Formats: sequence, C-alpha cells, structure tokens
Amino acid sequence: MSLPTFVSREIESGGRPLYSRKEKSLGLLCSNFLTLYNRDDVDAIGLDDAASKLGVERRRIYDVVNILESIGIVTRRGKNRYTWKGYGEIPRTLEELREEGLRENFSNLGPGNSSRFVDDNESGESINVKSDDNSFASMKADNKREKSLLLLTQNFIKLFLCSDVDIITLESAAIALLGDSNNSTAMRTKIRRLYDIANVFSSMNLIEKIHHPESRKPAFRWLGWEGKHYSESATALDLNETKKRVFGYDITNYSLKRNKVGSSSDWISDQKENMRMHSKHDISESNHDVHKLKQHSKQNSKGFVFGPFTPANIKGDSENNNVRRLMDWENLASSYKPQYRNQALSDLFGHYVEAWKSWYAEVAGKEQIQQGS
DNA sequence: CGATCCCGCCACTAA
DNA sequence: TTAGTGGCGGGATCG
Repeated sequence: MSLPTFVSREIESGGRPLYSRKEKSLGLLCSNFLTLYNRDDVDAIGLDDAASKLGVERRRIYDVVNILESIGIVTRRGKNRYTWKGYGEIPRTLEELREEGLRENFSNLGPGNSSRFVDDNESGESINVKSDDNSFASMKADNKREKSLLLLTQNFIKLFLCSDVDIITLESAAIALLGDSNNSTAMRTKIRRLYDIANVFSSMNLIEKIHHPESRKPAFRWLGWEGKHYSESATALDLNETKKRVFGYDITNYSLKRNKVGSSSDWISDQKENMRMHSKHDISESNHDVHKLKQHSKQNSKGFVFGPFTPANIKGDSENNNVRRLMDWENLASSYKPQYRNQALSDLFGHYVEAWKSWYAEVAGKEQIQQGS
C-alpha cells in the first residue's frame, strides 16, 4: 500500500526538471567508484565508506561491486569489505572466462539452444548425499547463486568471448542465458539486469552501445580491454591542482529521489550550463558503422574513464606515454568544440565533467581519508 | 510509445 | 535477532 506516486513533476524555477536519471546511473556511479579507488594506496574498500563517499545508498554499491568483482577488479574480502585488485586483473579474468565459457559450450546463441551452464566452481565438493531437508537448502542456495548478478555478468561476458559475433542484443543475451523458460516475466527481469550490467561496462568501455547494422535494434558490441592502458598506481601529477576552484558540495546527493521533492540541494543547479555544446553538424554519421576504428576512451592519470564520447582532443595518438595529464576540463568543456555524435552524448559528457569536479573537490579537499575499521 | 533502468521493498543469510 | 546482502520488478525517464 501507500506510495501515492503521483508524478510530482517538479520543475526547478527555470524550467529544468529537477531529477535526472542519467545523473544517478550505475555507469556513472561505477566510474566514480573506479576513480575513487584506483589508487596505489588503496587496498581495502569499505562498503559503507564507498556509499558515503559516493553519495549513494548502500544497495547501489552492491550492484557496482558485484559487477566489478566478476571482472576481477575487486574481490570480496569479507563482510562489508572488499579488496581492490586493480585493472591488471581484467585481462587475466577475461581469459579465464573465455576458456571457461568455451569449456561449457557458451557459443550457442541462436534459438533452440538449450544452453546449459554447468556452473562449475572451485569448491566442487557438495557432499550433500541426501539428507532430505539438507539438500533442499543447498539447492536453494545454489539456485540463488545461479541468479546472482556476478554470475550473470560473467555469463554475459562469455557470450561475447566465446562467440564469433561481437554484437549482441540484450534480448538475445537474455534468451541464451536463460537457458530455456519462455517465461515472459523472467525474461523481462533478466533484461533489466543486463541493462544494469551493460551500463557499467559501457562506462568502462568494455562494450559499446550501438544499433545493429541492419536490424536497427539497439545492441551492444564488445570492445574488450586490449588497448586500454591504465595507471595501476596513480601518478603523482594529479592532486597537485589548485587553480581549480573548490566547490563546496560533494557528490553526496542522497536527495532528489525520483518523485520526492527532496531538499533542493543545489547540485547541478549552478550556471555551468554555459557549456552547451551543440551536436556539431552531423559528422557524417553515415548509415553503417562509422564506429570503425574509433578509439574509445582514454583515461587520465587517475584512471578516470571517459564514456564513449572521448573528446577527440586526447585521442591523438593512441596510448602513448599518456603524459597528457589533467587538462583543464572546465575550459575544455566550455571552449572546445568536440564532435559529439549527438546531444545526448554531449550532455553525458557534461555530467561526467560535473561528477569529476565534484569528487575531485572532495578528494583534494580532505586528503585520502583512508577508511580504517 | 518502446527502450531504459533507478529505487528500495523485503526475502535471505551471515554473524 | 540484528545487520549485511542482493533478487526483483514497479513504474518513472529517456529517446
């Protein structure tokens, strides 16, 4: 009961809707999470700490962490605690997943597949010979594990790694990963999860959202982690910035729920809207894949990852000794005229800049408050 | 209107 | 039992 849920379409004095789903996307949260912890002096990650630092509910941290764990970036150390492993684990983990997937015949995507994930596992000793109720319990636990975000994520990846196709529709992925069951509800739920996963992977540029060449349907293309260089240990050149004005607020924006009004925290309300970059005159957004050899994302010294909208500015030559370092994003955003494919991307970029400045201010502001406990 | 996907209730579990 | 986890899907947003 309850939850009136009458669309309280609050409009901030000015015409700007005071709630944007894009600002709270898992992908953005993931980027912030990675940027926050991709440092050499980071080892343990406290979930509470992460939640408060990133300004989100704990529930969301679970989502991000579970997905990141599937790639090996972090590992569960124990209750409320994870260990940062770093991007270096990605290639290794992907390779393992590929082999594992091949071993499990994960290359079947088409209909009538009846893909069966054997669900291997390390602790392959289930001695539950019988014991009625006992086996029931383990069965339930097993069933739950099979539905876990972590496993779903890994299976999703296997789909790409073990198949000749590199463009997959979430629907097809759901069908393949669902094994069978034509249940419409299960399908819808599965796709919801895949969207979540796709979001964070997109933010990491492991995959890219596109429109199927012919089908026109939205799909995702595997990009992989190959050329992506990261700086395992944050170089010194960051955090030395000072000419950047410090914003008082931090990324903590618990308020602004979907409907609820929430305290009018002036999050993005300021006037940095002057960085309206129009979507350039169509850049020959030709019919089929213009995405040929685009160089998605580069990362700055701190490991911050750009979305699929890498400003053509830094893409110059691929991963040279990325000595670029911290260019002034504010200027870039307001003066540089990037060739974004569309308004959405430019908007997203704006949000990234915003988010980046936010946590940057926080981090720079109060040193690295290494979480203890 | 269909594609997205955030939010947070609440069933499980671990301590 | 309490605290930590994390399925799940309603329904708000986006395009």
